[in-house]
Amino acid sequence: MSSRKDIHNSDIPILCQSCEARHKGICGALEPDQLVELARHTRQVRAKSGEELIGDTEEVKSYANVISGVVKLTKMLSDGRQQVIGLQFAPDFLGRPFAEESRLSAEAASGVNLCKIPKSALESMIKSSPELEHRLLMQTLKELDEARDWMVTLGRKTASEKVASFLYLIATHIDPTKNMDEVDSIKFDLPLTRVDIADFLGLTVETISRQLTKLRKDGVIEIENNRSFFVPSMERLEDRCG
Amino acid sequence: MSSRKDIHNSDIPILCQSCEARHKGICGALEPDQLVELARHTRQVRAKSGEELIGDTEEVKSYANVISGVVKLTKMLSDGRQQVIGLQFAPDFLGRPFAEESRLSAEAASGVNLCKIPKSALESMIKSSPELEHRLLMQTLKELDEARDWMVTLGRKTASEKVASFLYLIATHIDPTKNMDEVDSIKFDLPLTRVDIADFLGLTVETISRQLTKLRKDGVIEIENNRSFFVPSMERLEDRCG
DNA sequence: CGCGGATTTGAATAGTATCAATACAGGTGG
DNA sequence: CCACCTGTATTGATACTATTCAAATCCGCG
Repeated sequence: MSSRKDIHNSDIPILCQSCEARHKGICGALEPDQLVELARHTRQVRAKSGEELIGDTEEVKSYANVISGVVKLTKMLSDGRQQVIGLQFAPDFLGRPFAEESRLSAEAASGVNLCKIPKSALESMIKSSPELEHRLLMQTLKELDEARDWMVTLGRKTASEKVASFLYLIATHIDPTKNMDEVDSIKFDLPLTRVDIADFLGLTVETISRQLTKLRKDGVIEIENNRSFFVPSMERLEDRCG
Repeated sequence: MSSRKDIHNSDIPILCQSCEARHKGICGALEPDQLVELARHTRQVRAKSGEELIGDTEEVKSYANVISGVVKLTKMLSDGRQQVIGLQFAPDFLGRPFAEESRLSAEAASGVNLCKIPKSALESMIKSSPELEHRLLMQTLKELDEARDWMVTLGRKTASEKVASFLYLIATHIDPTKNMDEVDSIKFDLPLTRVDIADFLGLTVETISRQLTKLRKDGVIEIENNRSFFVPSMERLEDRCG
């Protein structure tokens, strides 16, 4: 719709011109002039793997768009048990709109590029652009769907099915440019350590390891260097997901 | 804000006048004249316990507000394993906005009163009322927060902590009129069978039963007639939630 | 090459599930 | 009003899955 206007690239901010998320996520809602307005407040930020992006019970001062990489969302029980409650890939929106403080932690799982925007700037733009709020609603609904799908995995799948489901999730999300309908075999690097995977699946590291070797011995996956995986047949992997 | 206008009750529809959800949930966003417009399409419906409200992969033709009672949301794996992914209490909104078909099942867990509105009617009202979409966003964010909290329960808590967490959830939500900050002991009827509880917690019926007797023997709860529970100290129950 | 963190493997244990039997509650009809 | 009947819940015995604790191996990197 608005892509025609973008032919005059001089109208839109330089940073946005080369941004993969330009037409997706939140930004897709914006006309060039709104984008200019937004870009006056945004700032591209790089974060190294392991860097904390948002702390639990921390006051939220800004939101962000994930431009590249993977962000890990976690919650902790008082005694230290941890649960990964979601992963965010480009071009997902990062942050809990309209909350005073965060009720979860966000950490860069891999190297990450973010486009940050101050809370106040975004919230005032929302007031003038219903379409922006609509995008936010769509993103939140998507995350809710994903959370509910994962609840089934956590509550009702076996360890082996859980690990297969995790690999399936990563394989289908790690490369936002790829159309998964056309792909049957795929190679990718895991953005998470075994500990993180365990915390995502509600299991222990040892169980993750054992199930991975089992999947490898069954020929469902090939493991090259601990982190780099190859799935010869996505169909066969899907069969293992329960 | 708009409550002053409601003094002239004749302005708002009779059904809405006595509706507990009038100032909450979605309806709270509406001015009297919008409420009149909305009420032209709504229809109050009663559903008996166990009645299916929305089927999986069913085309969604209407949304609803929960006026009273509890609605159970579930998903199933292909082999029949079931997971309850959420409970909805008054005045929650029921239905997945902007989806062609439902990806989950909804069932009346207790006797339920709903205020139904056709999909098309709500969606056209959204277009003219950004405040309505804002309410929808807030509701969705609330559900996302709840889903993520529950993921921690499913992934990282023991059977005993899960059951305590479930009882805590019910005790704090079953009566929308009660302010839980002021309450330390409470009596309530469970809206779910043991099977449903098991499906909510990712456990078996037998485990639920055993953990309930354990909580009873430890004096954390008193069970009267299978379904009717008494919690002498919410604080002590909370301590069991992990 | 050697160090430190991450991962894998092994053996023993604990926590839930499973299978089977019994008890209970609520509703029905004699 | 009671005896029965059915679905729901509890209890018991056993099996199995995943955890725990311990040790060995692998990997990236200075």
